[in-house]
Amino acid sequence: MSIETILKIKSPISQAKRTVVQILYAGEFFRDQLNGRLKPFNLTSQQYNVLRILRGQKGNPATLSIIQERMINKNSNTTRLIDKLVDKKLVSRKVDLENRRKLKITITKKGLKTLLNIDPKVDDFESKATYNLTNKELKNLNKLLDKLIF
Amino acid sequence: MSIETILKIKSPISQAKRTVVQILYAGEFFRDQLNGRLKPFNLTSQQYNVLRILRGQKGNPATLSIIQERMINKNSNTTRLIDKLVDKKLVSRKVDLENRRKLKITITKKGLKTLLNIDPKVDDFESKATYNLTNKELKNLNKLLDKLIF
DNA sequence: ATACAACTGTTGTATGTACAATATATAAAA
DNA sequence: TTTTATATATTGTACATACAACAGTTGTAT
Repeated sequence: MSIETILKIKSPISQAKRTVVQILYAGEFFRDQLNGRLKPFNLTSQQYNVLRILRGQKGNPATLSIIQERMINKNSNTTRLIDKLVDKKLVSRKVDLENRRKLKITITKKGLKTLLNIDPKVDDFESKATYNLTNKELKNLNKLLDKLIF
Repeated sequence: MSIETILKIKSPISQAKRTVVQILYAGEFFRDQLNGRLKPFNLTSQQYNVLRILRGQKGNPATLSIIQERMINKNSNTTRLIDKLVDKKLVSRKVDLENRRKLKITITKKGLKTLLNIDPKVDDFESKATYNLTNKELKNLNKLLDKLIF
């Protein structure tokens, strides 16, 4: 099904405009899908993203700014996002005594356990989302997307 | 610059995961870029999207549900979104006397004029965003994105 | 040592998003 | 005709996003 059919676009559009619309649409769609799968765990896609980043630190604490630069959505209010995760005891936060401007943020055992439960749901989404494409096509798509994100 | 570099991803990931991350990232990036360009006009990308849909109606009034199904982001609260546009006098809204459940929503002259001012800014973004790709690559990318959006 | 600049994070506020509950109008069924 | 179902839009509420202003901490230059 083409984006024109989905959005009932009647007039022909340029390839560039089509790409922009498709990326915007696919981005929203993917985010909604992910949020739906994360809802039973009471997490948003941004919160999940942060947990993933912290797991990737393999024990090393991260600061707010490190988290921020690695987040898919840079516009989140990371302070308040971390607040939520701390409330849920998925993340711990303390001031860095070496440099009291910084925070030392780590994922807790409960956070890691939660991620283990979520992983298969996300994997499932990823494989469903890319089901129509062969691995070769995916590689090709990724190469083109690399070029798009300058 | 690869998505791994941008997001400082260290471990290798599958092509499927890479596609999902790239789409999510590109979607957020595009939306932010668009919002930035729309800000001087005091519009969000969703509001702009609605104005575009209404212009596409070529005079025919649209109902809320028509607008909703054509919007890139289906989750918007369309009632309140239209409220804003009506407040700004970019859109007019009246109940359909044939079927009083429905609304007749049209873009005003001021709305059309605003769009004409915005068009070049958006065109500029679209061409910058796709600058690194040839037209052939864009076509190819769009074909792959078609397959992705099932 | 003091002043100034840069870094890091927090808070305030307006707006947008998500989603369920509700209201009202029309259509269909009994 | 009355009841029930469906269509269409609105409202309420909790939460998230955007972004500017602020505050405290450390680094640098004089």
